[in-house]
Amino acid sequence: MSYEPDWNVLTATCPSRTSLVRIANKWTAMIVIVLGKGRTRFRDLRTAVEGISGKVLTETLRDLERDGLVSRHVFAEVPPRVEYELTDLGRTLHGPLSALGQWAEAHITEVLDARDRYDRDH
Amino acid sequence: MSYEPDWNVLTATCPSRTSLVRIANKWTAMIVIVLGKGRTRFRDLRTAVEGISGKVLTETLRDLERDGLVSRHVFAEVPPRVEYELTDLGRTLHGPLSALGQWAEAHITEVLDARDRYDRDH
DNA sequence: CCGAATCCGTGACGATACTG
DNA sequence: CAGTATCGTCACGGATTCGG
Repeated sequence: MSYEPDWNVLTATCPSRTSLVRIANKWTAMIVIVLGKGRTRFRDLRTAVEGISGKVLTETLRDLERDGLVSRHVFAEVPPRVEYELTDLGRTLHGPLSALGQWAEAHITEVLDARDRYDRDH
Repeated sequence: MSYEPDWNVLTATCPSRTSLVRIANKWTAMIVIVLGKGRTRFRDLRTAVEGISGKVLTETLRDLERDGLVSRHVFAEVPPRVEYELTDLGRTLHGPLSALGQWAEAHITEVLDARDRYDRDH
């Protein structure tokens, strides 16, 4: 009996809900997708995830680090250099999250069509 | 040449980004997970997704309907009855999103341990 | 010059009251 | 029961400043 079936993200007070809230998030998804390619420094991460602000990137990385999904490597250099990479646990999340990104890219034409239809009929 | 490789969720202005923003969302994930079990009326959806407010449930369902992921069925009854179900397109998203929920439930103990370690060391 | 902290506005979200 | 409307709150997110 190694599996614990009592966790349920649909239950408001279940701890697993707090984990879902963190991973079911646009910035988390994009950051994990980029980190899936390998260890990346802060600046490059910020460039790769277009449109994210420095503050939000820092905060999201902190939360991911706290949840054990990302590790942080600081180098005592000038200018400073900080690199991030997925942990073993984080790597198990890369598949599900990149699947989301691929879904969005694969089905965007259908989604755009649906939006046109909805906006025309309402 | 049926695949369009130009879409990229990491690009700020790419339309696929707008779709990712909608699906990489906690409420979307939970609603789609519940709807994966079959057509559900508003009241039951609100009960199943613990903690969601009526306002947010309505708004999220509207957005999902607009994107062609959910269909809405209104019955002319008193009291009113409205049922929601996944479209064919929405069903293709059920796998990826329920995978997220299952990840959260399967790895929550590791996440909780990581949080304890982080909070102790920082 | 890079990474992170600070300040502050906006938007998401919940609660409540009300209508069909 | 299924929304809509209004309002208050608060976290998210962007611009700016600071530190090294």
